Amino acid sequence: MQEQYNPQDIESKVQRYWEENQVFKVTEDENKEKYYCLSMFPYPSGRLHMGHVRNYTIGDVVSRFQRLQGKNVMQPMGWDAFGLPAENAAIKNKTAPAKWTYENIDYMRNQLKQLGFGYDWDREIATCHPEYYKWEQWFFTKLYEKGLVYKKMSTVNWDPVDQTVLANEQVIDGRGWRSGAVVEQKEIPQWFIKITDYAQELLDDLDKLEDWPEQVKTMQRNWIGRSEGLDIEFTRTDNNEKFSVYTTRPDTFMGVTYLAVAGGHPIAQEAAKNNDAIAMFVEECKNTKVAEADMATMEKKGIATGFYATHPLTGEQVPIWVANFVLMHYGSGAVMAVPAHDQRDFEFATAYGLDIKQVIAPAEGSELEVNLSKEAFTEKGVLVNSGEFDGLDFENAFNAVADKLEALGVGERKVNFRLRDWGVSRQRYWGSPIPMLSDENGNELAATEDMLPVRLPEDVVMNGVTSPIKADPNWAKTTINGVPATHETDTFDTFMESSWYYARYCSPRHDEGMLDPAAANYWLPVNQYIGGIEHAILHLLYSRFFHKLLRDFGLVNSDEPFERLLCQGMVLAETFYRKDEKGGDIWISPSDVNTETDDKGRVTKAWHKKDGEPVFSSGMSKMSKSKNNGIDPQEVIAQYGADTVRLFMMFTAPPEQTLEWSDSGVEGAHRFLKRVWKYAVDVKTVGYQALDKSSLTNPQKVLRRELHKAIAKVSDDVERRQTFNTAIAAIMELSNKLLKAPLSDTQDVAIANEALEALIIMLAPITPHLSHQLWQDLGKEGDILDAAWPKVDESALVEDEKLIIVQVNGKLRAKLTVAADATQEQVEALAFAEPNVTKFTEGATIRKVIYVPGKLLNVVAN
RNA sequence: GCCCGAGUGGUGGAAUUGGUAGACACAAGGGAUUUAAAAUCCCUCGACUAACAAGUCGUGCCGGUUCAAGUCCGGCCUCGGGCACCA
Repeated sequence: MQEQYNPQDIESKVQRYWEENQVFKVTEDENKEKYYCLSMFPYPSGRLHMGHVRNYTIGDVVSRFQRLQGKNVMQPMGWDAFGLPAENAAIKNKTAPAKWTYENIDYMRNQLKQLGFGYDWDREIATCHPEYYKWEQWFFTKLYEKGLVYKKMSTVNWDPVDQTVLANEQVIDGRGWRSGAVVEQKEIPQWFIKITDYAQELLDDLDKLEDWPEQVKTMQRNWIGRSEGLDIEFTRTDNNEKFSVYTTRPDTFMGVTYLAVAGGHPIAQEAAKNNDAIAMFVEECKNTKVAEADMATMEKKGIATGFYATHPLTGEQVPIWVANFVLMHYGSGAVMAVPAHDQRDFEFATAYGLDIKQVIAPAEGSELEVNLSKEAFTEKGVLVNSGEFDGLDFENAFNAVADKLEALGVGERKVNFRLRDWGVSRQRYWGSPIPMLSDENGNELAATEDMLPVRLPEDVVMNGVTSPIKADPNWAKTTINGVPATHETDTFDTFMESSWYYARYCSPRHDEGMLDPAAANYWLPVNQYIGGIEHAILHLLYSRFFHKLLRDFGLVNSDEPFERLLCQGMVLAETFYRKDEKGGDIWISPSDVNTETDDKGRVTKAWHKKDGEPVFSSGMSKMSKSKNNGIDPQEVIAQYGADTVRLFMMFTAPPEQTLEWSDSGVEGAHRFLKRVWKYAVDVKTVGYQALDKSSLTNPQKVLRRELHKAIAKVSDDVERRQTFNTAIAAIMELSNKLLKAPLSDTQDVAIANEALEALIIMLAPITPHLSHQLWQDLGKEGDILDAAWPKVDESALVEDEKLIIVQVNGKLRAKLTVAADATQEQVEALAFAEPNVTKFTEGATIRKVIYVPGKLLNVVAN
């Protein structure tokens, strides 16, 4: 056994052992409880970043912990390989996206191995392999056959100079990132999957996900956005044409003073024909980004169409306006406006001098006030100025208005969802081709099974604007059932691949179907899924949707894909900058900066290592290329070893919170591992002694109690709470005590042996290389991967004394150590004997004494 | 703008069910060891008063509930994530 902790030697040796013995390879085993632990697979962007390291360390800790509980653990890894960055890199580096992607995968796979993650590499998948996307294409054609796929016009960001569709990310301040041209909205035909058919189930089943963060479930609930309301039909006064609006506030219906339609609505289009001002406005409505945030924050503008509609109940004529905030593809593209009771309608009405009519008043006894000269009254209340509905509350008014309109045949109760169908068409190259075709008559057809996979050519040249499969006139040409046809040249949204990869891992090489149901049903659902909170809505919702689709095709038999979810926080690092001549920021890597601190540890001076000139701190922000503050995992591993990096990541913050990178924190983690190594050397030197529980001295009993309390805490923290930081803190606390404990008699040595073994196993999920090596050096049997997690000895936990906190009026006044079985009377007597208690109760009347057994006594006196 | 989070010493964080605020670590200061340095070990470490004991204040801000609030309720402020074509 080496005297010194030497991670470089140990880690490469242990990793070689794992690889040669295939220790992480798993198969279905009905005799063992299965555990499927999955971390979100990475986009192969080039090198691992610290966010990956954090994500995968958490996954590996959970996996190794579960294996130590005796379970059959599967932990796979793969690559979310399609995406926009590959195209950008290909243009920049004059290479093909495929080549760039495969090189990145090779590099990053090696990095993952150096971090010691226990993956079953035989299950590795990359979503850009035809063997993978073939099944996605197959499934899409099945969905099409089942009527769950349809084509419709939909809006995209259009760059009029580059003649191409832009991703939201490629639109900067309303302009195309390459051309600088003002981006327009353009309607093009695109494929959609009917996720809205599953809206109710996706909502209801959230209640089954007991081990998902409440936060994520709330976000999904709000995203699905179920609402109960009313479809109401209005009739135009000039031509009796009918159109409908949807509202969730029928109680305010008598307060409608105008209607608003989207620029794309037929009424707006018609009005634009004979009016240049309206035509210009409708045109202007197209000059916004497609993102909802931009829609919500832009200036609300409108123009009167000159048309009117009849209010079905009052018979009044209300004006119809075109407004830029009404969206054509939400609902019917038209809304009713009640400016007195909706803030957006209020602001619009105020700006354009439209009527504001109050129809809701605060309920009796309410402290709310109505001030319609300042703002809308949006609370629910009691109806006024509403004729026959006056005096009704929200619920009764809702029903009365709905009943009346339904009786008149101009209204219908309707459940609406905010969730929209999933548009899966992308006008980009590096993605799975959509397996749809059109024949010479323009009829749409799904690819037949023998045509699958519809292969994406990989040996291409990117010219930067048009997708190579769109640019090549021959690629799309084919025949289907003996008839000439052309392939769809759009590709799938990359969320398609990531929506079912978790299931493919169960039978990654299965070539007779999308999934091998036996394997899928053995492993699924995933027991623990780990990934970034940024995926809380889209990826997780699409995956849940796909799982239900797979279930309805008989491929899996569960309702939900992920039993337990952990969303880890981001990794931040310090940022430093300088100003260039134009006043722009030049970001300087923290590794190029030296700092000087005052005696409180605050940075007083920072300068560039190379030129010694000052740089400025801009605080902590997410590690990113743009801020140049990424720390390369590779360099840290080279200096301290993977175990130190893993320990630091898990110790510095609880997993859900942001983690701030700190070089000295890494050193601290490393120091701790050196102390553990030293303790192991010490214990090995004194040898082995058997434990005799009956002959322990008091300090020995106390130390053993500390050990078993630590085992209980670490077990609970890792398994139930998943607060790995506090688990490590408990391990450190224990180590500090062990290092200070004597090794002078046989029972000292016996306890040290017991404690060291527990310590090594408890550390094994976090620092697996170190634990593996120590396990061997101490001559323990077998592989530590399959050792048994330490058990709590309940008898060691028994305390004969308790610490009682004594308060007077809630303020701490004394601490008492009493016998564990002391009665309240005895504790009170001891408390009142304390001078510090009598000092604060003297001359006052004792009103009450609150006693929490074994913990706290509070005397209420005044 | 809308939805969801977070805010505690010089710093990262702990306090699990409303019951000792600051565990564990980092930084800093002091000391031991050393020819010296590194490494290691020991001590101090929320603010103020006191300098033995102890007291007052203190968990973003304002207010409330309670014997007791970092924790629960109401109202704000600031920062972060998402908003459907970044992944």
